[in-house]
Amino acid sequence: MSRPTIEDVARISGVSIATVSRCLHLPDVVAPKTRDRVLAAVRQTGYTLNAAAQSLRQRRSNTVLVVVPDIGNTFFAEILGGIEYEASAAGLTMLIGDTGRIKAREDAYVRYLLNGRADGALLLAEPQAAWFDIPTVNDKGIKPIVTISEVGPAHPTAAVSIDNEAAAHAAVTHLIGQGHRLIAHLTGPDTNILTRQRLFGYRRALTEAGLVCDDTYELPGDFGLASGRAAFDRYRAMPNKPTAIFCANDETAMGFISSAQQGGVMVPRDVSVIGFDDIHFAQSYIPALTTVRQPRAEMGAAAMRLLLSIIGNDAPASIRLPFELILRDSTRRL
Amino acid sequence: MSRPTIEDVARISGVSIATVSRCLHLPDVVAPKTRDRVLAAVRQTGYTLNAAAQSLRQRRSNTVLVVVPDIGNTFFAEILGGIEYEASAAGLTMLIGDTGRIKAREDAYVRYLLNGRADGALLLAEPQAAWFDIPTVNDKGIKPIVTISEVGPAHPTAAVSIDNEAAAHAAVTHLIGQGHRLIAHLTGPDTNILTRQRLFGYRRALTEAGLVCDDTYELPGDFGLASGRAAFDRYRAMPNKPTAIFCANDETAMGFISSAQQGGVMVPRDVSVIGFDDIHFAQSYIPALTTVRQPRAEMGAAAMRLLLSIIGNDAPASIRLPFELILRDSTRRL
DNA sequence: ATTCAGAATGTAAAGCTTTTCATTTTTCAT
DNA sequence: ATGAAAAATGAAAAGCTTTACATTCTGAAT
Repeated sequence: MSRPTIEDVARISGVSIATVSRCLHLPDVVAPKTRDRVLAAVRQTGYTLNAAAQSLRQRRSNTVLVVVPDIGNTFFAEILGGIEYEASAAGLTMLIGDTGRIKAREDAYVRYLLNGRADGALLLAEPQAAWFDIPTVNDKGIKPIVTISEVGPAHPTAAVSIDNEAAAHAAVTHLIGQGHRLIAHLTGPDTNILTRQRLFGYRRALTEAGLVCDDTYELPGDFGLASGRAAFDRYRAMPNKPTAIFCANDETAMGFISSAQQGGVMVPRDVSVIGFDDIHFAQSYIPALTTVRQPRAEMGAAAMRLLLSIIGNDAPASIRLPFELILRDSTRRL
Repeated sequence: MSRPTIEDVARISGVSIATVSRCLHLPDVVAPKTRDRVLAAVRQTGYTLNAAAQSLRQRRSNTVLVVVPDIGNTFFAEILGGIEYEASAAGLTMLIGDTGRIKAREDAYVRYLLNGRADGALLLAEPQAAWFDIPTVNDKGIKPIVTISEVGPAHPTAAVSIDNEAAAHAAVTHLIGQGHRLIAHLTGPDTNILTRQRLFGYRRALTEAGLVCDDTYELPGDFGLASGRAAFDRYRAMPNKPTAIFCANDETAMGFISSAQQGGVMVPRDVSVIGFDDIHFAQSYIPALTTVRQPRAEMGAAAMRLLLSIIGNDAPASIRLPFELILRDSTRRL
């Protein structure tokens, strides 16, 4: 016994399939008596819409695809919350695709979009070429894409972000204001646009304060815990130890602090550490982490609204939201 | 100019649409010369399959829906990794739906499944009634569901889990072996099946060791950071302070430790803390967290394989995987 | 040259819904 | 009671693909 179709419902309630469809979507235009009969038949049969048929006919899927590079990174969770809020308000289902930063998987989601399974996409990472290679996406503008957070110059997309350089600048300037003169920077992966933006902000802050930029103070990282620990080993080997370190994100900051404490180096007593993102755990870490907060929920919501407006034929735009320096216990005045 | 269809490709390459379809799905049965011509036309037009039409015709979507109660909880990430691994091996796309533990959203995903947008679902939380209310899902067995981790007696589903009671028992028994006699338990939310299972394991361990179960030692929590902090306030007010506390998950454990350190109570010096789950941060926390590891990636992979086998008409089954006690720095011998 | 098997391709139906346009029914004023 | 207007319903097409079955083609064997 296979799924009931709209025709089964029509037959049972003695109306045409058009009327059944109307009962489901425009209940007001059908006579109350008929409507009750139809809805009863719907319940009786357990009928549900065939989404494939609907979406074939309507040429849209009422689904928005959100592509995340690494779902394990808690940074994304709050953004997703903001997206979901706006999406469900607009009657869209949000579906999350995790690429694990693997190209093949990202391609799979590009195809997903191209195949019409989603009406648009929100990218939580710098879009790979794949998103632009394929004619349909950009040329014909059929499938709008909005990028969140990692916005580079490479490809023009609608986007929502903070000013990462200014944020890094603010963080480092804060350290300088606290009396720090030797300030290291634990960077992100060098392929990432955010890495460059934050690095430039760091350098600019130093320069503007009349301090020298010493690239041995720029420790390589990759946003992961382990790279924070590795950075501590480098720190320990430095002859002229920095008194503060600005980390490109909270996770590496925690990795650094964790290794430091285990190595008997206390934060912030011996070295001040400032992170970036203000992830969920930042405030419960020991010490609670000083960091730069991105308004993540709002970023997600804004991006979703932007996507909806583009679907509604507005011109793509870029939105920049404010960041905030959150002072906690991992930094101290020198 | 709208999307090219299979017909456009057929016209341009001078073959029938059937041949185009075959080129895409059964390239071997079509003559090489024809095939090249068709594929060239595909490239030229930028043709991509219309997923809605395909799925309407084939009566499946090649998509698996994974429903997560709270994507911000890092606990789920590794499970998702395991699922994705097996799903993509089987040619399925994994899509994640986040319910935020909100009934309306969960219902939306039930509908998603019923509407045929996914071929099956993996639930990372105890399934709500909604998954069973609707006839199609269970009666006709059309849409298989596998539950991961939170497996209760309420509804019979295929499931993958660890033996939570035994794991809690092992954790508490370890503490007892370390010389602890006053052991508290920070529970999960009382509606959650895991809460009960872990609580029972805790009690059984105490009882078997000849210790008394004192329910003032059972502190209410909800798996969230904040409830761990709140639990510390209760702890502090206790006249007869426990020397160890078994937390229902790592996040509450961290909340507890965080508040404790801030209140001058050192872990494990003053109180030993053991968590549950071994989330990503557990090993980088300070102190590194002693905890119970669930083989999360393997759980996800096993669940996905199970789902596939059910789709392939095997009988539903339940799988139980082994847990592991991970000893780190948040507990000490008394 | 003829026949036949097998390969290659084509035809047409089926899958289910939405929506336009046409038709029927109802309502209401005269 | 009549007619016009409004409301309710129905018929049928369109949306795009897969696939069973039919047809045509190719090449080899006789």
